[in-house]
Amino acid sequence: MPTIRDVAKLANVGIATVSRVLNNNPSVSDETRKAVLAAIEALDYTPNPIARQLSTGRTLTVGVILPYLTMPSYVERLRGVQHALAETEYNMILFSVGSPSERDSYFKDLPRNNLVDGILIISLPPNDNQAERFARAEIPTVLIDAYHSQLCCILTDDVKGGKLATQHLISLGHRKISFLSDFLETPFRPSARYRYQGYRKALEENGIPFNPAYHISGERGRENAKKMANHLLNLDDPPSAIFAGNDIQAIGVLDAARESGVKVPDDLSVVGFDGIRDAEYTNLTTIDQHLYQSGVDGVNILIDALDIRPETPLEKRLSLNLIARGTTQTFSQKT
Amino acid sequence: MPTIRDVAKLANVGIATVSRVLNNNPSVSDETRKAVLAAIEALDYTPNPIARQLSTGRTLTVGVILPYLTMPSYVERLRGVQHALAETEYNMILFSVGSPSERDSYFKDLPRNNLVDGILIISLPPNDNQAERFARAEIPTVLIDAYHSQLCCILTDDVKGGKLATQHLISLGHRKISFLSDFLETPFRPSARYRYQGYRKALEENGIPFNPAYHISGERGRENAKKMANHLLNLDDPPSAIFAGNDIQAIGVLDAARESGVKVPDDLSVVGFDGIRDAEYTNLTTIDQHLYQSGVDGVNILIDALDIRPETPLEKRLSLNLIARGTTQTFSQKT
DNA sequence: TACTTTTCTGGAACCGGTTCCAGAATTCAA
DNA sequence: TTGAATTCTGGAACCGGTTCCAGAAAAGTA
Repeated sequence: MPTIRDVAKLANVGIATVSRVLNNNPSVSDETRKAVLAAIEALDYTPNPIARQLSTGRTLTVGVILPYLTMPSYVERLRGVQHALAETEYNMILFSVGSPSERDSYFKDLPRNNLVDGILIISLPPNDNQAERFARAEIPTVLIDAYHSQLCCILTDDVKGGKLATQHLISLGHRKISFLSDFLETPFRPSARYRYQGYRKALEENGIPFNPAYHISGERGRENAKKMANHLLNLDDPPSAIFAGNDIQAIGVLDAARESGVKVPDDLSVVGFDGIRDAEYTNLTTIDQHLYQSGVDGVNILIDALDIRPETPLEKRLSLNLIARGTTQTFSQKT
Repeated sequence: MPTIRDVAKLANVGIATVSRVLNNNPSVSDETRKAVLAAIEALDYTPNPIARQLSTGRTLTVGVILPYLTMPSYVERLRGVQHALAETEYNMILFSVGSPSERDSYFKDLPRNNLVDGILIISLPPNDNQAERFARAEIPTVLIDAYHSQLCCILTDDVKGGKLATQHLISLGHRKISFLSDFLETPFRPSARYRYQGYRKALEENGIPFNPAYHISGERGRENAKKMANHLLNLDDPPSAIFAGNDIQAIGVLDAARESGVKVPDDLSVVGFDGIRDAEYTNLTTIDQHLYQSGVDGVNILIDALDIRPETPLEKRLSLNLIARGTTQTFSQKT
């Protein structure tokens, strides 16, 4: 592999001059520039980015920390990140997290070793110590779908979304409304908890008493959601509508309904949350939280912060839309 | 940020000794090691990976080139890559490609600039020139879901898969079998073409004449597949079964059937290809091509190649399984 | 005790770029 | 013709690690 010194020797110039040509520095005469370019061509030379990184202190790389790509919502956010980053000169290193300890180790190391110029964190809220570390580090950090007062973040108002979904069911005439979700306490971001709060608020505002039997939570995943839905459907007084904490779980509810012959939306209305593609495929009514856009926004804020550190953390809230599809219907009293 | 020289000064040793401690070199006495570790602790020192990369010549990074994450199959393969890579000391830089020119520019630059130690290419076949470049470069390269005689690859036998799917329909009694897919010629890997070949072979081996009216191809995507399926269903003599080039298209076929009141599988059997999660959700019969495993295998071959360059390119073929679900049924002659 | 061997250590060179700074060559003004 | 300003250029230092190599200290052997 030829180095800058080989080029300099061949072109009969100093290495500083070659470097100037590489960086389009105007203070090089046309003649020498041509000679250098010819030498570069002749040797098929490419500058070594690592050496450049060491001397400039910039890596032109952004680190993205996110959970394993097990949930479509992570993928959709990542897609937005990737797309926005492609317009910049930055590359992206992916750190995917399968466990809290893995997360903590990335949170600890990444802001210190100068591997990346900026950090994006998706759906993984740092604790106070960790946030402090990120804030103190000279590496800008942006949270997507996670909140900390000390850091820039792109946020979704899950409480509002939960309210929106529940309100939709109420306005269709439902009063026996279940909330089915992940565990409300998790090591990762407990969005289910906020959505649950929205659910409770909507009930309250409409004077509908909360029935504890209609609230169920458990392990994530479609299979488990199906089991939980079966439990709900087998109650003596089953709900007429189920609001699931996310789209995958809503799809699990649809599975349960299909298997036990409960007709959707005739006998049961179902609402999900997220707005992933699967929701579209399954014709599911859901809350669209603009996952893709959250990735794009995160990148844009990060890129700005790389130029000029904001003296106070920025916060951006994404809007939410109810998408009414085929799994919800006006409640009709039957037999 | 403290450097190795700060640590050396504080610990009253040479920088070489600090480096030895960092790299667990055994030829350091316990006493000095302790002193160095204390200094590292006191200064909260972390070695700069970029500097290390420059002097060792290893970046401990693998580059992954793949199409934009628009298709679930890419995500699933990436998931396998990510998982396998997590077990190693390598990080992953993602290069996603949205156009042939973007692909070509990555293909050109990545093997030359020493940004990564190894390269994984997913679903993007290089041409002869490009493959030559990769093969000549000292950076090992592995293709996943793409073939070139000069490079290691992880392959799926699409012809065989196409045959398998068609055979399944034939053995259920179908004889009017459509093949619906992407364009057979694309700038990316034309897997549809090979699957089509398998389809033709299966017909031929079973003495079923090929009906050109039953072969349709067009733009990728679910919406388009729906349109194509509508065309097929409106033929004077419509097919009793449709084999779609991939699962997303098969789901588009299901959409079309639902909308026009064609009952699946009673009136129409549908088979997809890929084995993505959506196929499971939609209860689709499909060919599972072990997407996740292809990523894992690619990483393993690459990691081995980083240690010892294989003198001749390795090839690994993944198996294929028919997963019979609810969208295929024995053909029953009606009215 | 003298000599060899082993263990441990530090200086210096190196990886391949960028950039500061001083100086040569040219142009311009008086 | 001389001095000042301007334009180019190259040497050397620097980024922060790793590693070669030589030498000091300790241990082992005769």
